Amino acid sequence: MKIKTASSRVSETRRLIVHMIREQWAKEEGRLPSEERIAEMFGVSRSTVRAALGELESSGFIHRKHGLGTFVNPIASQIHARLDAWIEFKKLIEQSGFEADIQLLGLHKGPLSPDEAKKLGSSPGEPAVTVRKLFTADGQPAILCQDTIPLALLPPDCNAALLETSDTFHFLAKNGLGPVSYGVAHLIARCADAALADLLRIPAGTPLLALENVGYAPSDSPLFLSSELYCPGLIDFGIMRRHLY
Amino acid sequence: MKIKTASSRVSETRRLIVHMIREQWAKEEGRLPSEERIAEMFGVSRSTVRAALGELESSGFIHRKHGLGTFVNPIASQIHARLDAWIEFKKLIEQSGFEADIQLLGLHKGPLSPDEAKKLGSSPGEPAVTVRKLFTADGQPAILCQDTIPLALLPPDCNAALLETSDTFHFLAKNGLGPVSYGVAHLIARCADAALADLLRIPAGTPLLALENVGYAPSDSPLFLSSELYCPGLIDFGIMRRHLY
DNA sequence: AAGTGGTCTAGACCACAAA
DNA sequence: TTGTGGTCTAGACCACTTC
Repeated sequence: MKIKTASSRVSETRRLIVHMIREQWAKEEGRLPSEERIAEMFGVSRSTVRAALGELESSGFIHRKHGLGTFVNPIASQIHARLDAWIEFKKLIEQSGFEADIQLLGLHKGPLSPDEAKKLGSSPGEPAVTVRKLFTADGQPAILCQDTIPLALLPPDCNAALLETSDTFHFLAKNGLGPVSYGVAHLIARCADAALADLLRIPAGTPLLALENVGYAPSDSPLFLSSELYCPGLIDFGIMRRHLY
Repeated sequence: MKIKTASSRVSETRRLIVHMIREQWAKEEGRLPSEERIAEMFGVSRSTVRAALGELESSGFIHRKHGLGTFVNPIASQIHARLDAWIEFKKLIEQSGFEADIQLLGLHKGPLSPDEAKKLGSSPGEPAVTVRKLFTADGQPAILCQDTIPLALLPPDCNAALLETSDTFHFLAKNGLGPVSYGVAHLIARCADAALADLLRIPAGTPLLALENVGYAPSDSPLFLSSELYCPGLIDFGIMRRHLY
């Protein structure tokens, strides 16, 4: 079976392997067919299969044992929320086993603070739009999010309604900012003050996990800021750690 | 110049490229030589160079632009402490710009709690050794760490002194547990209680970042537990996030 | 010996960007 | 047009594991 070169054979092969992992195999076997066999199945060369498997291995989804075979990593699949994965909050909440909902808290335009400008590689005072949203999990406040986007990056006819109802990723994609290539998050622990406690329906002083993100374009230029506050007990972030070079 | 196959040409090439990034090039250029050129320089094929570059790209150290070249990622180098990198605390503290020191708080043997046993895939009550250490940055308490290792995994003649003075990684490597392949951390925000505040010399109620780690062998079997508590303001964890498959 | 992943190569061709 | 990275292949050989 030849696969269509929708994007590239490697990524298509990777997609099919992911499918294979999720559907039939993994559940009982935990072991994938041999590289040669996969190559036959998809009509590509072994090198292509190895490239696809290599990507999956570096993300921790599988690991290969010399002389034995390729195995699904049972640990990775137990992480419901991967901190190194940047996904829409709705998906994140759903993956964690809850029903997700969005609540718009506010949207306003204003100048960038010096701190914000620094993170965005912009100048203080530059106009920007800031939107605050509350995401609920099974009706319970789960994630408080505040996104800030410099107006200079948005087209004049930008659709503000989208900002209110959809995820920031979608909004950016549909407003010419192109794809968000990656983000860098810094982690901080915070305690809920009175206002926050009220909003999130938790006791004042509750410790919260905060992520301060900067989103970057493929060119490494900063696109937007995103502050995320996570209520405890709902989203359990996990991350695989290894020795780097 | 042919390189020696110390481990593998790809990893040796990667090492040399990392060196290249750190030393000469990056600083002024930010751009690496072309793949063809690197291949010549190191006496390997372009495919080998691409494999090495691919690894560095997936870790975020470089990114490649079609038709333009390979560039050092300026963002990644600004992250002093990568959450996805598992390194010794001493290095972590030093990389963050401080002088590191270790202080042994206690070492005792006892049975595993049900929760610990579950994480380790072991049975409650199994004997284990637990060690508590405090790492200081410029003399100031920075990381409180508690490691738990099942006794069953350790050789009878295990060198307990090492546990006290060195990092857990070193201890494990030198006691037959082999290399720690990877770890999975879960993130939690905590508030310092009175005892903790006293120990860490911070106000009671200060929010702390906590990492609950499980270390795994290459075979995916759990090796040890590691609880880490980070005092605010010293170690600033960053993490690159992207869209996964 | 058979099957598996690990390593590496040489080379072809494509796609993008700049001059 | 030139130089760059992107994709893909076929095939050789090695190293580990099991039988």
